[in-house]
Amino acid sequence: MKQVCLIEDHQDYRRALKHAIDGSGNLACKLAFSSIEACLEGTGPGTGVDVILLDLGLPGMHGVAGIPELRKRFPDAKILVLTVYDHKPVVLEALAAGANGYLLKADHIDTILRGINEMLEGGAPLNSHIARMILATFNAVAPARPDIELTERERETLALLGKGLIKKEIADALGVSYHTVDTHVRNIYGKLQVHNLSGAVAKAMQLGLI
Amino acid sequence: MKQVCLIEDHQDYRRALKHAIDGSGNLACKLAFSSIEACLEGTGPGTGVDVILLDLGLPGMHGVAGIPELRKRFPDAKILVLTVYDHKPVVLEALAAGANGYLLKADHIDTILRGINEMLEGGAPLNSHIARMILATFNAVAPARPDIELTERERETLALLGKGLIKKEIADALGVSYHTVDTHVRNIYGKLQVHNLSGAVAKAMQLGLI
DNA sequence: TTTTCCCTCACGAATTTGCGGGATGGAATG
DNA sequence: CATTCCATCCCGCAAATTCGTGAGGGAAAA
Repeated sequence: MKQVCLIEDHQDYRRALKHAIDGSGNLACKLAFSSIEACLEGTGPGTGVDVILLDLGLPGMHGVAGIPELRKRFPDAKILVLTVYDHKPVVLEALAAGANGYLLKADHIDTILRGINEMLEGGAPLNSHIARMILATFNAVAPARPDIELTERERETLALLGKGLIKKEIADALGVSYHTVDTHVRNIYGKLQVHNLSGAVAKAMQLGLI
Repeated sequence: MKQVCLIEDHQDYRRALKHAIDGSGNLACKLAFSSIEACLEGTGPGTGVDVILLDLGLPGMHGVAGIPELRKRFPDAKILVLTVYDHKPVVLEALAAGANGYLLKADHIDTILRGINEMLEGGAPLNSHIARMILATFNAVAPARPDIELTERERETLALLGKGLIKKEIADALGVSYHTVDTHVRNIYGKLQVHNLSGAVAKAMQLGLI
């Protein structure tokens, strides 16, 4: 029986969720709070919690800010954000803060229960609109590449520079002379419009070249 | 009635899918092929297709390579990848190529039907393990941040290094002496565990410090 | 077949970096 | 008040870099 902790300020929705969870068979909801603060006060580090269902628009500490706190208190728990917010900044912040899943209150209760179980199996349940948003953000980075074409050797050189190797070490790694690496680096400078190693590495990383 | 096009080389699975789709109420599967080539030959630009279910491990053209072709033929169709591959490179390639969703054959048939409908509503159905993989890639920055605390000056220095400035220029930009910048850089090296500028810039960018 | 890339290698010089030593003053913290 | 941290500054030398200016060979394209 996996323990679910509920943090949700709407009493009705909280009760409905608790009821659904307790009636699901393999899940139990012994803990339910209406704010992050109440949760942190009402539990100790030893409290057994496998899953946290977290609303974001809470009185007091905002849900996103609470994710790190909850992580500290329950290092092994999976955190599923369950909210009405589907705006990009909030979603990305929550996921960056360490949420394991993101569903919307508009999702059916069965979807939520399925999401909890997916999380327990190592998955990351995402509402499909949220997923679309993430994919859009994901792909928005790559295509903005102003067709800078590096050769194979140049890419290899750049990658090793990014690992902190100096030219001599790169020469050894690639099995060529120092001078060759130097030439590659110069060509990279030309293509990337920079004049030193750190600038090249920075620009290459910004462009997703390495 | 939305039209679904099936591209899947396993006959049994293809038949089962077709049967499920046709029996779902709002979906119909009039087109079913066992390869990309067969699909492109068997349809014209005018063929009405709302959703394409695409396997990846196909005879002939690989599914990932076929995504752009299918996009060209059916610009308005949603493409749902449905495969056994759950390896990162394949998944990311497929999504970058323009897939609208990614489910696994291990997913229940109901999940697939639900996924199709979610896509038609503008969502991006992702198997939760796939979603986890994407999230991990997405913020591969955040988790590996073992509380590296840079001072304000160190961050400024790092940021200017990332713009390609050399130490002397940074000194001028910050209005301090070359030696001061040099000291900051040394302290950065210590904190980031690197020994040269390019390594520092690379690590700082990986950690999301700049 | 000429041209064009790419990879390879080389020398030399001026400049920059990396790092070993320092030092001072201010602010915060116990 | 002592300590710690931060920001600032300095010297010197070995090492690494930047950059001008070459060159040869192979592969692919024109």
